[in-house]
Amino acid sequence: MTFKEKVFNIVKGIPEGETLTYKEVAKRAGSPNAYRAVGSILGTNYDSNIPCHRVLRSDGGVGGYNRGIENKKKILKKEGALA
DNA sequence: CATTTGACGCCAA
DNA sequence: TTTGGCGCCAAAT
Repeated sequence: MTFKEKVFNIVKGIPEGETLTYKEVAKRAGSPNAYRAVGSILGTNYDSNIPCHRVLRSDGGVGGYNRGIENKKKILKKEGALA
């Protein structure tokens, strides 16, 4: 189980309507300060099976999204995770 | 194999 | 309070 696999598993385990920060995901992955790696992994290796749109920034910002940031916000709002 | 990038986060000014 | 700069880990090139 590599770091990115853990990250994928964690993000995949995020319930609908819930949102985690990159830092939280990294922390659960085993490296609390690898939040950079989390973004890198998701950014370069995006998977359709993974609801990475539920991963937001610590500031409460949406962060980014390969499919389009607007689409991500739309999904979050639709799920009720975003105000 | 070494260097740069990358969807971030925190500290300082 | 807002803007700028530095630091971090892992993957990709």
